[in-house]
Amino acid sequence: MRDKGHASRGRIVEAATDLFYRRGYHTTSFADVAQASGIPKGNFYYYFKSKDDLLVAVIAERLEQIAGDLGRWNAEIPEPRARLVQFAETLQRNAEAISHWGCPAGSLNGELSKTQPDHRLRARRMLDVYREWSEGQIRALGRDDAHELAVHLLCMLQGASLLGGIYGDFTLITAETRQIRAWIDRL
Amino acid sequence: MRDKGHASRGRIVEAATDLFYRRGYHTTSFADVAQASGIPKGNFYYYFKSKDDLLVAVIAERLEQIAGDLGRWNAEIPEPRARLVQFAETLQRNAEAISHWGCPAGSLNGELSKTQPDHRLRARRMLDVYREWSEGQIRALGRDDAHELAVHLLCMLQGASLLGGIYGDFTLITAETRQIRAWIDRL
DNA sequence: GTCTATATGTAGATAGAC
DNA sequence: GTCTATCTACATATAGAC
Repeated sequence: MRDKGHASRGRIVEAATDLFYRRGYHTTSFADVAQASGIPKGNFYYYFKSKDDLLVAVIAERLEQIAGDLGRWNAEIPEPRARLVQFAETLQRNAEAISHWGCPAGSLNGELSKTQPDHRLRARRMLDVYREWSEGQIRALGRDDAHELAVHLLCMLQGASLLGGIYGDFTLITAETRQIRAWIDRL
Repeated sequence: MRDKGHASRGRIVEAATDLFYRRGYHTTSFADVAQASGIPKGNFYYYFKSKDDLLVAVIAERLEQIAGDLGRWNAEIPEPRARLVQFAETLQRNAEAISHWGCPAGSLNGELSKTQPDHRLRARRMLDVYREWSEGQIRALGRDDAHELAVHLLCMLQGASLLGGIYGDFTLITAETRQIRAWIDRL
């Protein structure tokens, strides 16, 4: 049923995903999304009953992308430690974007947690998925404090993404990736 | 000259500082600040020529508070490592607020970096001050990679504050404080 | 399904009485 | 210095032609 027709809907979600990331949710207007997608804003309400509803679609799209990444890593990387390294190096692989706009999941959560309590749980799911997966890998290394360590890993990655975006600093991302990699090696 | 008269100005800045922290800059309106401070919004333009101008005053107030903290720690704590612990435990001391709204400096920077390029430098100063001070303490411990380590410390603290706020989780703050304290002990 | 025109609310900002 | 009334712009959202 999904992806049946509705090409316009897909283009709206794609443009909104990009703009909510680069400019933030509150500061992105339907007019902005309309211009970026080439679809008049009046049309939006045929696909989404509100801006909140568009946000739900954007988060759903991000969640699918995250699940796809994790599934691929599970399939292609046998060792738990190597999987964690792959996760941590997402920072380096996406350094260009992160050094401009931070982490898509982290920055959106930060924004929504202050103002959209009704979306907190939904947005948080993006971080939960990463945390649960990391916790599984760390537990496979024989650590019984896997939960606390997984949270710490996520904190380090989110902190690096936040400061990388704030400072617009590529080298900060590289240095942090090294620090976090060393932490994983010590696990 | 400062604090001469202008009691209203001080109340506006105080209310705005609080609201920009708890609700964010963009989602706080002058009407909100007016209600919180008890001063009609029309009056705001006698003291501030724009909302941006009010933001400048809020950041200046926060900077003074940060400088005051660091000065007090310098005066009261002789050992560099103990100073760093004092800094890290700010997380725990402010856990109640942080578990609701994150770090005042970090969340404001995260918000402004996406949308207010003209304020990036000014807001960043709050983080720079912490980083420079940390770097000095770490260098005093004999580490010549003090810059990179200070940035890493800031990343961990910011990541913990961000996730603490997102999850509204007091125990996360406590666990992260422990992790970061252990990191300082290993320096 | 797609688009234009428009309604409605609220934001930041101003004018001017007191 | 303080406050009320108001302007203007733009946000989300709707109505309805095609």
